[in-house]
Amino acid sequence: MTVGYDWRESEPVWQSKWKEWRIHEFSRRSKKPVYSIDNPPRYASGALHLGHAYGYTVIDFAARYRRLRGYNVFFPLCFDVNGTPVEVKVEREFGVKASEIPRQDFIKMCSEFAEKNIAEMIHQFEILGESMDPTIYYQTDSKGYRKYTQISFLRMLDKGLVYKGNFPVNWCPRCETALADAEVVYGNRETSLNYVIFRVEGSEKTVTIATTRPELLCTCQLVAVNPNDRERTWLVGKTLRTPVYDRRVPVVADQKVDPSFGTGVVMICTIGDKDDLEWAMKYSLVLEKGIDEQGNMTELAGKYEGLSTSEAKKAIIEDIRSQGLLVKQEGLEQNVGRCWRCETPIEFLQVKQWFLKTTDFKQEVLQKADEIKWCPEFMKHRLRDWVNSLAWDWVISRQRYFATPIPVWECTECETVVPAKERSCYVDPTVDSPPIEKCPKCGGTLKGATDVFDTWMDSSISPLYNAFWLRDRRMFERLYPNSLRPQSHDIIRTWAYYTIVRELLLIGEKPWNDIMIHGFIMAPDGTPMHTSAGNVIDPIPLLDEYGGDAMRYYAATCSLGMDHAFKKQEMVRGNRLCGKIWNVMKYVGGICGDKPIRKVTRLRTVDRWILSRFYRTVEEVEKHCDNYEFDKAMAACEEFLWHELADHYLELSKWRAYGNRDPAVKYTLSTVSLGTLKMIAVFLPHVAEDSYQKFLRSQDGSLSIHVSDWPVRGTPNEEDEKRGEIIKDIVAAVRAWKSQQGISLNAPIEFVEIIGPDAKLLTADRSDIKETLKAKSISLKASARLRTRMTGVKPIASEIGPLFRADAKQIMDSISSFTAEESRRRLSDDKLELDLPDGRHIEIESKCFRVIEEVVVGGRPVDALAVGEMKILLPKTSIKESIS
RNA sequence: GGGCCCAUGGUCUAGCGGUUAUGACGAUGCCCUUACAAGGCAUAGAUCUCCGGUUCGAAUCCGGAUGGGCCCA
Repeated sequence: MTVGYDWRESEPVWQSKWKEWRIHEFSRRSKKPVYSIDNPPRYASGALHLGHAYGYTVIDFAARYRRLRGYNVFFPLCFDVNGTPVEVKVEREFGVKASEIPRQDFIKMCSEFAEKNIAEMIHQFEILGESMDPTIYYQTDSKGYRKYTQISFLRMLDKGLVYKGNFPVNWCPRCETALADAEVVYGNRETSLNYVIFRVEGSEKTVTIATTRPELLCTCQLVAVNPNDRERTWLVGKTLRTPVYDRRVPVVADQKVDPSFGTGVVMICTIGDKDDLEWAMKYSLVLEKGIDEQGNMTELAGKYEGLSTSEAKKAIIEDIRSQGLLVKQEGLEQNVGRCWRCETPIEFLQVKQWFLKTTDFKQEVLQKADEIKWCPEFMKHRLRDWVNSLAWDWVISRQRYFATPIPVWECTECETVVPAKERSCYVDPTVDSPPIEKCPKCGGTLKGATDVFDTWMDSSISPLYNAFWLRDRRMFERLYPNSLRPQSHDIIRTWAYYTIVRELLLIGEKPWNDIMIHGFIMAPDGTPMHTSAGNVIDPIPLLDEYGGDAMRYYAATCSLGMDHAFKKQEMVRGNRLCGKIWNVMKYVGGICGDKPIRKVTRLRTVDRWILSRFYRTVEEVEKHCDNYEFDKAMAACEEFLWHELADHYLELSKWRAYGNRDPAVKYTLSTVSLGTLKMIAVFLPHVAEDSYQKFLRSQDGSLSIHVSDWPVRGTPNEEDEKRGEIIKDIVAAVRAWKSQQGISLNAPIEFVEIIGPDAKLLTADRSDIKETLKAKSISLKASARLRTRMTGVKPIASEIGPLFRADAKQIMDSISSFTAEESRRRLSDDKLELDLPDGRHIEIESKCFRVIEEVVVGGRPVDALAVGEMKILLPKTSIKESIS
C-alpha cells in the first residue's frame, strides 16, 4: 500500500518544472551578492562520459550551495567548439580531407557536427540535474565569442607582446600538413643506429657518434656528453668536424645525455625530434631547415638536395662508408611518431609562427597565482613548477581550419603585417577584405592570414567573456574577478596557466578568487579509461538504472583533487539514501501537518539535543562547502539525517508525536528536517524537491526548495548534547538488546533500571526513555548495591606514556598480562601495585587504568548492559535460550 | 628521467602521534517495530604495500623501495 520514492517518475517532472520556473537564472538586476563560476566550456567532440558527468556535478554543488546561501549565481551553459579533435572526427566520419575541400565547406561540416553533440550534451546535463543557465549561454566558435579572442590578440599585438618567429611543428610530408600532437600516433619500428666518426679539431683524435638520422648531419649544430661520463668529459669545450659537410660543432656537457646509449655522445640537429627541440631552445640554436614540406632535403643538404629523407639517408651512409668514417651499423627498435591517417613517419618542420611573450612574465604569473585560493592547495605547486620550467614563449598560431582566424593580412612582397581594426572584429581574413587595399610599406598585395589561433587562446579569456568585458562596464565590475574556476588537474599547465597569463597581460588582474581542482574518474580497476582500452564507462545506462541523484551521490563521495576508481556501489547507496530521505520527510510531513509551525521554547532534552546536533551539522556543512570539500559535507548530511535524526530522534519522539502531537516535537522535527533537506538539496536536488513539494513546502512556502532560504544556524549546547547522547545510547542499547533477545521492538517490558553517576541527570528525561522502550516502570539510581565482579584492568596509554616515558611499555605490558584474580589482589585504595620485570615495585594512580567489571546477577533475574559508565538492568528473558 | 599526488577488511573509503582503526557495498544470521525490508539488529572479515628512522608510543611524522595516477621530458 505504501508507495516509496519513485525517482523514475519524479526526476523528469522536477527537471521540467525548474526550466519552467527559471530558478537557475542569473539576475542582472538583483542586489544579491554575485557568485560567478568560470564554467569549463564542454568540448563538443562527443557525448559526455562518466568523468564529465562527475566534473560538472561537482561544479553544480558549488552553484547550488551558493544559490541557497543567498547569492546571485552566474553559472553559464557553455561549449567549446574549436579545434583539431572536431576536425579529426569530421575527417574520419565523412571520409574527407580538410586540405582537399573548400575551406569554408569544411568549417561548416565541423560546425554542424558539433551542434549535434551539443544538443545531446544539453540533454545529459538536464538528466544529471545540473543547474547551468541557458540565458547566459555561449559557445566558443560563435562570432560573438571569437570577436574577443581577436580583439585581445590585437591589443597584445599593439602592446608589443606578440611576435613572429620560427617554430617546429609536427608535419606529415605525405599529406603535406601540420599535425596536432593528438594526431600523431606512436609505434615501434626497426631502424639502424649508425656509428659515425667525427674529427676533433686541432687534434689527431676522433670521436664516434651513434645516430639514426645521418641525413640530418647538414643541420648538426651541437654535440653533447653527460657531465658525469668521465671517459668523455675531455671532449667538452672542444670543437668537432662533421663528416661530409665538415661543419664545426662545439661539444657541451648536458645531464640529459644517456651515457649508456650508443657511444654516450649525442649529435644535436635542428630539428630531428622533440629532444632536439628542447636542446635547440636550451642552447638558443639557429633553427635550420634541412627538410622541406614534401619531406625532401633542402639546399642545406648540398649534393643530396631534392632527395627524400630515406634516399638521402642511404646515399649519405654510402658516402660516409666510402670515406672510411662508418664504424658499424646495428639494428634498433625505435619509437616513432606517425601520421594517424597515412602512417608516414612525421618530421619536425620549421614554420613561421605567432608567439605571445610569456616567459618574461613568470614572476608576475606566480604572484597572481598566490592571490588565488587553490583547493586543494598543493595544486598550486604544479602551476609553479610548470611556470618555472617554461623554456619558450607560447606559440599561439596553428595551421588548421576550424578555429578563430588570426585577424591579420600580410603583404605577399615584404611580409608587412596589417592587423584588422578592433571595430570590424569578428573578421575572417580568408574571406573578408583588409582595412586598406595595398601594403602601406611597399604597395604590394595583401593576403589574409590562413593561420588560426591555438584554441587555448579562446578558452583562456573565458573569465573576461563571462564578466562582459568590453561589453558592459558595470557588469564587469560585479563579475570580475570570477568567484570560481573549476577544472581538472590535467589542464593546470594549459587552461589555468594560460588564463592567468592572458588576464595578466590584458588587464593586469587575477581571473578568479578561488580555483577548485578535481581529479579523474578511473575504470573500476583503477586504470584510466581509454577508448583504446575499451574500458570507457557510459554514464547513460547508469543513469537509467539508478537515476540522476544516485550519480550525483557518487560524485559527492569523491574527495577533491584525487583520482577515483568508479564504484557502482556508491550509486546503489545513493539510490537507497534517496529512499530514506523521502521516507523521513514523508513521516515528518505527516506529523507536522500542512500549517506553518510556530517556534516553541518549552523543549525537552532530546529536542534540544537534536537541534544542537543540527546546528553543528549546518556549521560543518558550511565549512566544507566553503572549501569545496563536498564529500565531507555530503557525509555530514547523511550521517546526521540517517544516523541521528532517523535512527534516534524519530524513535525518541514518537511517543509524543502520535496522539496529541506535542508542539515541541512538531517544531523540532520541522526545523531539523527542513533544514537538513535544504543542505541535501545541494547534492540531491530531485529527491529534495520532491520531498519538499509533497511534504514540507507548507512549512516554508518557497516556490522550490532551490530558491528557499538556507537554514538558520543556532548555538549548539554542550550540556544538551551530552545528555541527549546518554539517552540515545541507552535507548539504542536496549533496542539492540530487544532485537537480540528476539523481542519485537514495540513489545512492552516490565522494567528498566539505570544505574550510574550520570543517571540522576536524566530525571527530566525518564519519560522519553520509558515510553520509547515501552517499559512499564523505570528507575534511575546514582548507585546501587549491585554485586559486581572485577574482571581485569586496562592500561590507559595516553596517561601512562607521558608520565613514565621509557618505562611506559613495560608498565602497560605488565597490566595487560594480569588475570582477573591478580588484578583484584593488586588493586587497593584506587591504586594499582606493580612489580616490573626489572625488579622495581611501583604504584600507579587510578587515572592510568580502567577497572573492568561485570554485574553479578543478584536476587532477581536481570540482564545487565553497560553504556559508558552506566549499567542498565532489564528483565531476564527466557526467549534467548529458545532461539540459540 | 623530473614535478605533484595516492597506497587501510573481498571491493571502495574515513582517519592526519595514544581509537576496541570509521563507514559503505558484498557475505552470513535474526527481526514485517504503524516513515522506510531500498528498513532494523547482530556476526564474520584488516599483521593499515614493504624496509628503515624519529618517539615511551606510528596507519598517522621523516627517509628509501615497490605499485598506481596526472602532467612534463
